Amino acid sequence: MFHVGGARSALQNWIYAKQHDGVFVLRVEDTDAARNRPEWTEGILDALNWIGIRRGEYEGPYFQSSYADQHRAAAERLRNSGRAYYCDCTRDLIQARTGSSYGGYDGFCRDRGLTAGPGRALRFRTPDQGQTVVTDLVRGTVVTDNATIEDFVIARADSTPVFLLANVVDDAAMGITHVIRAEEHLPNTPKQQLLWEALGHTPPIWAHVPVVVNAKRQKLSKRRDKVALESYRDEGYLADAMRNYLMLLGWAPSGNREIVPWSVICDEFRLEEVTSSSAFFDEKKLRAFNGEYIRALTVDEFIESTQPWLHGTPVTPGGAPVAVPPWAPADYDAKAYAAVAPLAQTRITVLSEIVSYVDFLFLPRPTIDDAAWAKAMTDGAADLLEAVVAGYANAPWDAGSLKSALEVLGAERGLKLGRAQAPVRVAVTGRSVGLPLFESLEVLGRERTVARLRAALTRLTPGART
RNA sequence: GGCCCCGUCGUCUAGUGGCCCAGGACGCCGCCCUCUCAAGGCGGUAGCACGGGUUCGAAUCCCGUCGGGGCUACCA
Repeated sequence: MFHVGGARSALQNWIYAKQHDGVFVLRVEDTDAARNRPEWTEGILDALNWIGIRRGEYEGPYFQSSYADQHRAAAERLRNSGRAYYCDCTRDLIQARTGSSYGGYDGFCRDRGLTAGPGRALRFRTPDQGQTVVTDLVRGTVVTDNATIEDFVIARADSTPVFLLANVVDDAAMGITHVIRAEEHLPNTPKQQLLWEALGHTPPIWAHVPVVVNAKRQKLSKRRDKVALESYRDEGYLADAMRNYLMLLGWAPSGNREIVPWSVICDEFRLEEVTSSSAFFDEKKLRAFNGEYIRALTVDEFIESTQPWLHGTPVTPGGAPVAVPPWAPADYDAKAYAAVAPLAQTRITVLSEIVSYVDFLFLPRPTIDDAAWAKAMTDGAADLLEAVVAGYANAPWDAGSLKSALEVLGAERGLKLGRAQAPVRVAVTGRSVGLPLFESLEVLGRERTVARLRAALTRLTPGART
């Protein structure tokens, strides 16, 4: 069983279910949000689909609300058997009785024999003595003294069931055998187990995996932290890199390996081996993984994978489009891109970065970065650029020749190639860093290269000034 | 406040009493390569939270302390 929201636990659940020939049940527990915003659920399913949890390969999404009748019936049964009782205490009344700090319900209505009525909630009568032992696949044995478990509410005054009860009834009704979820639910587990038993069912096998935390070691929060898988997908993370990284949070394959094929993970993953301490989601390491995965692509695959960012189309069919590139669609040149793609492949770590590496090819004129310009266009720049314009006007147009030509021109002025290439690079691409220069020029072509060089010269030596 | 979980380099982890004066990866630093930036190669930095036990021997077992997180709703 999986609670929608955590991609990592979804993956773990899914693999575990596969390994044990079980059915992976996708549960949406956030009933109100799910009911009111179906697109929210859709978005999550899309994201899961992206990382390999295919629609159709699991049961669900399953909503809690679909078993409402059984929730009521279960509450009624508990009440009839004396395992639950009505209570009309308000929070303030309990507080007043128990003292300044709230320490749980005090059992005031336990034996008052109240019947159902307005303002009366149904509470579960927890055992006074003994212990509840939760056996957990990742945590071992967790023992709780029953005396510390308060008589908790299972149905509100309006008779609607509370999450805890609904959850248990649903799981029992669906024949759930394994509950694999995040650690935050661990404190509720003894209560749920008590409910399973009181309802006459055998409790499931529990597994509470650690939460993923932010840099401050707090549980990742939807509104505070970046948790949406879709945003990573749209930035250009590869699904394979993402799922590989996600699986390494709390677990590792054998033998000092980290980047491994998905099949290895599916074979080797053991839920029982998952760490019990929480893990920080390290985007830097994710990026490193992504870079490795990008470099492992064939050039054709790389070209294919970058298309959405080159055209502003969705990464997955039917999804939302990614950011639109700055050039006019008609100016995109597939042949030029193909020529330069292998050079870009080792340089980007998320796919979206491709745009800033190749935009100079498709833009009518480069977007000049002011800082780069200031740094490159030093005193001798104009002189050099003039010589380059002259030299490139009729040099053979291939990277090798262009390089040696600039080498000579630079040497005549006491400049090493490293220095001489800077003004040319900025004039042509607008930036101080980028793809190898001469290959870029070769692809750009003589005409555009010389025109950009001239434009730079004009900007460098404004005619009006003396 | 009460209850529960957790604690190995900055981060993710390997480690289940001797193979560990702790291994790998990311990060960071340096060098090499080099037309910029990357990639690649080589090297380096850095950790068993603390204190007591148990044991011939402890990162590994026990107790305590401290630290972090979670839960504690007639929310889900």
